[in-house]
Amino acid sequence: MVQIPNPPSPDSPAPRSVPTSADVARLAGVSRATVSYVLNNTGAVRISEPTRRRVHEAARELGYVPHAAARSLRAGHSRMVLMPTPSFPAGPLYTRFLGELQWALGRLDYTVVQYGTAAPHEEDAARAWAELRPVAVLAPASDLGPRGVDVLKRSGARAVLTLGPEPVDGAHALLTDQEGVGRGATRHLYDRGRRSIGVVVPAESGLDVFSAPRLAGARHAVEGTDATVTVLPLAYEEQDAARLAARWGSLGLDAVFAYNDEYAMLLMRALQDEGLDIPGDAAVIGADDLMLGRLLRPRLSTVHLELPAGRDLAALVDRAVHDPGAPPERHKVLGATVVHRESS
Amino acid sequence: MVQIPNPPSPDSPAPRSVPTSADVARLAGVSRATVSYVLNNTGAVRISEPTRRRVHEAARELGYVPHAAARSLRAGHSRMVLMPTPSFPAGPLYTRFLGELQWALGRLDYTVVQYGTAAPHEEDAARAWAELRPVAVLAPASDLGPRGVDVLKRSGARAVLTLGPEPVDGAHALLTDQEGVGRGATRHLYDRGRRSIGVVVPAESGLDVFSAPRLAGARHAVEGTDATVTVLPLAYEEQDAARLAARWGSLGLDAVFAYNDEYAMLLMRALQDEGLDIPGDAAVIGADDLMLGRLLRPRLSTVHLELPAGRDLAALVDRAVHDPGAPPERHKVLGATVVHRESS
DNA sequence: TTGAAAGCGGTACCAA
DNA sequence: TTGGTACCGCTTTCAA
Repeated sequence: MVQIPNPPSPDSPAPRSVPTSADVARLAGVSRATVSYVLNNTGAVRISEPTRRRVHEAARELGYVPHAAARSLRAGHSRMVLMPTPSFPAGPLYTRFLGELQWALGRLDYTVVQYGTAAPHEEDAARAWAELRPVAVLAPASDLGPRGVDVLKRSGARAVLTLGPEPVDGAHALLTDQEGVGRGATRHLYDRGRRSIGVVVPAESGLDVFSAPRLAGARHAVEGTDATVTVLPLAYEEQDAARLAARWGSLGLDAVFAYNDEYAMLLMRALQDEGLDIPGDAAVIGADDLMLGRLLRPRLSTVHLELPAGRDLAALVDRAVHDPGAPPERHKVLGATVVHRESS
Repeated sequence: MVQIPNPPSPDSPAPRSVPTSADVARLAGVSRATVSYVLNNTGAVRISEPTRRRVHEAARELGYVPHAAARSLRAGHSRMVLMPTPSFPAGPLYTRFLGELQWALGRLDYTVVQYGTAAPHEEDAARAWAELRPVAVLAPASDLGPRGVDVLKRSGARAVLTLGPEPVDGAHALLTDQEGVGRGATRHLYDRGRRSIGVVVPAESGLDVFSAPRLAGARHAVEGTDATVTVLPLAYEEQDAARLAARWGSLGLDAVFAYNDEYAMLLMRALQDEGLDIPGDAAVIGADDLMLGRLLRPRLSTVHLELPAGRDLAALVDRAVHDPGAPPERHKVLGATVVHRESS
């Protein structure tokens, strides 16, 4: 069956069908094989210079672009690294990290794809990702159970890496020690003499992945001491912060770990508006070490987070891809350091 | 050539090759066609209940996941909407917008994919995207010239939408009126009696896409008046802000449009540290209407940006896909409103 | 140096 | 109700 080249439409700009390598071959007067050889610069086969030129010329003229799906179907594998689009509002920290990682993976000739449609159920998500047959998957541990890892591996993913506080069976783990953040912050407050410590837990959904372990770390830090930890739910709104500040006196707290710098700014402002002295009446510490903390007065104490360099992580992915049989590795990827400023 | 099913490795867990629909068919004792019918719930074909059960059972047992590339190769089209990963550090505004859009497109059964490897040259980028044969592409106008649009369309993209201040030939345009932001902010300062207006231009690369039109808008706002606009390059560092603040007196300015709220916070802090009164000595206005502006003292004036609802934009994409022949539409997608607070 | 042809994994037409 | 089969676009072996 011959494909109809151009539906006879005298006046409308003929909606050319997408050119294939066969079209290029036809126009150049060679076979499809030759086209493939030329365009992929196959080393093992020598093509004469005039032929090469003709093929390139034809490809350019037709605006030929190879079909990635067909290629990887034939090849039996792709170079796609899949990451789900984060479900939480990514801060500057994570954004920069992601950018670096993508760049580094690009250098290793991987194509990074962020898959952006959240599935309701965890295993469905894994199946949806698996349909794309990525060579590697890097996902939050919270989005991927052991079943999900299995689905991906059975569909040919040579490396599955999870990012989160706990490892997932069968996958390489990048352990983000969020507990350490809460522990460090709280221990710092304790060391500064505080004993009644509030811990902000954002009301916004999606953040519990971070806030839960941070809270757990805080609790852990005061275990066996005379200090107490009080949970302070807080929505990221001025009103809610004002409400919390208004009943501050009745809470009997002398310090607060405010989840991160942004929530810290919100709460600190509300406390100051209530006439409280920071750190006199209440010590405040945030986390993430954002610029804004340095700009506040008093300057905001915080927990600085050291994310792994994109290059290193890209190299890890590459190694994992090359050796799919290797036992899952575990890497700590969150260096947490308390930065003491003026607010605590 | 028969594929070797299981490399003889007596002790290691046999690395099964990826199951295909043929494997499912074999196990269920039916043909590949039947498998396809059952798993896709093809309406036109009735399959007996026992057979359906056997097929589903076999698929489950093998952990079968269909191969998206093979499917879309056969179908001749995909439901993939491709967006390049933004090259600038996406703020909370853009992040939320993106999330909404992805969700809305997901509801329309599109798969959103963020392509995350920047190509050096613009047309190369378009070609790289075109290899994936997305049904629609949504990209910053700065990443996509008319040639790029053409490449995409010739490779079967049914809709190409650009996001930026200027339309791109052949593509639907979502016009982000960044000029309007600068114009609004500057006109506001002018209306408040200011005549020597500084405009911050971030030193960080990648932001010029926004800063250039914002500056142009500022210039436009004072055209034909007795006011002047002075460009103030500023890196997002305390030091650089301090430097700028130190020579503030010599600049003879009485107001500044600080690019956005974050740069405004940085600069305002530096000016205050220099002992200047805001807005007495210098009026300050930011943009983006972030939470932090409301928390500053004095409260930061800003320009509120109204991004289009994800639902509406998703609907627009869907319409464009359904009618690829339609002439390019243009939509203004940035409602800019000055929010007057205390800093100006 | 070039061409013919098989086959990657699905889908859908046609026949049984 | 089910099976056989052609075909989507590309790569690669084998022959010429």
